[in-house]
Amino acid sequence: MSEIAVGRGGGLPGKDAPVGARDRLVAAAVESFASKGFHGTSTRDIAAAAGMSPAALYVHYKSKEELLYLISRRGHERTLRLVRDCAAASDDPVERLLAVVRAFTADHARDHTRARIVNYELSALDPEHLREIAGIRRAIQQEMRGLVEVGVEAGVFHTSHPRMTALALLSLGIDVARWYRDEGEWAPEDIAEHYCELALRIVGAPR
Amino acid sequence: MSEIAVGRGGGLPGKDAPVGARDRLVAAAVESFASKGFHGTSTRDIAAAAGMSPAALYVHYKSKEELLYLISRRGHERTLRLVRDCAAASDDPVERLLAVVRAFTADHARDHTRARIVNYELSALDPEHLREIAGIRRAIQQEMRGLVEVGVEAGVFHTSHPRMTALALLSLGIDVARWYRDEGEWAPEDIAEHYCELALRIVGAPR
DNA sequence: CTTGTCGCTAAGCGCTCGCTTAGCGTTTTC
DNA sequence: GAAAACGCTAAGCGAGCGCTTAGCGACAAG
Repeated sequence: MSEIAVGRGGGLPGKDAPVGARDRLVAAAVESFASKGFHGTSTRDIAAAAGMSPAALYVHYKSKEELLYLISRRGHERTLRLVRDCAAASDDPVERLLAVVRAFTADHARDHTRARIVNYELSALDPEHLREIAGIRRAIQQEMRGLVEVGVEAGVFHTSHPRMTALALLSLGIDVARWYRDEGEWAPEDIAEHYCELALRIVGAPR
Repeated sequence: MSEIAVGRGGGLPGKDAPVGARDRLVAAAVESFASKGFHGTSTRDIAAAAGMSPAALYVHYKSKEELLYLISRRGHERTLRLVRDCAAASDDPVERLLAVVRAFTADHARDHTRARIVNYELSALDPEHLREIAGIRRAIQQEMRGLVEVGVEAGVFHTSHPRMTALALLSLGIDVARWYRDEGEWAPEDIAEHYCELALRIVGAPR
């Protein structure tokens, strides 16, 4: 009685505190996969955390792996969109790099739970699903590489190995999801700001 | 007949291509834990890869978790030793940083299999074992932090936030274990050399 | 030659896993 | 208002899990 229907995928009421059963299952899976890993999580764990019986999971999803795949795909698509939007927000190489690094870093801290699944549970995906996700990852890397290369060509960045430098920038942001703790002394925005400074140094932009 | 006894812990003949049963089990566990994760690996997987029956594992180790613990502890101790040795090799802050970053990075590429277990399977450890390992990790971080702080105090490094900068340096090296592929175009030494350049920029050392 | 130890295996125990089936009450459809 | 569809649960299936037990052959000590 207390929960009014919001539609099945229901994201209207804010996307936190999921109300529909489908969303509650995803939220429970995200939490569990992130802290115990895909193989360390049972379907009973997920169903219980969503307040349902073990069989309920299979009313909405066809397997545990499908849940992982959906979480992973949405997470990757979200990151690709974030990187592309930030890169498109300016014409100046420095401004673009800063926008991307700032958003990428803050996102990996704020959403470290989802980011851990995205980056560390790839091997648990079906081969076919992994191939699709690998494509999105390649696109993300390509965006970052383009960002660095354009800056180098414009004479604003200076690095002897643009591809590896771009990889290092992504790497730095991804690893935030591994070490970030909510109880830590740094807010996601603090880390993002410091990482902007590091990014400028890494690409060899004049101060 | 072809295998002569080498002693139980046997490391004399080169430490690659383990000959004793104990070592073969560890080698098989390392390979499997790294590619499928601790929970994705069964004791039967490990025993089969070591060419033995499932029960043989328990002749030498008391549980699957003990294997993980031994691998993780040795890996962490090895890294701490590596960092300390490199840091002690010189008095000049720049030289010390370069030695540590070079060795740390190359090691995480060359030994990415073990490094993946060390950095990504912590949550599968028993709480007591995890506490012990967390202590070693803290010591490693402290070494890196000291390295940066000494450089800043000497006026050779320039960074607004030494602690986060030290964390970023470690982070960069650790994440190499995630993305490094043996088939890739860069050798561990190439990556290490480029990361030395990045490290100097990150700490704000004059070129 | 006997006895004890060591490294190992065949068999299997109890349990949990991912997932299925049968069925129930509520809501929607015509 | 009957029938179909929906969201969910209780029960359970077959398989694989971590780990144990009983015992075997090779070798060493006395």
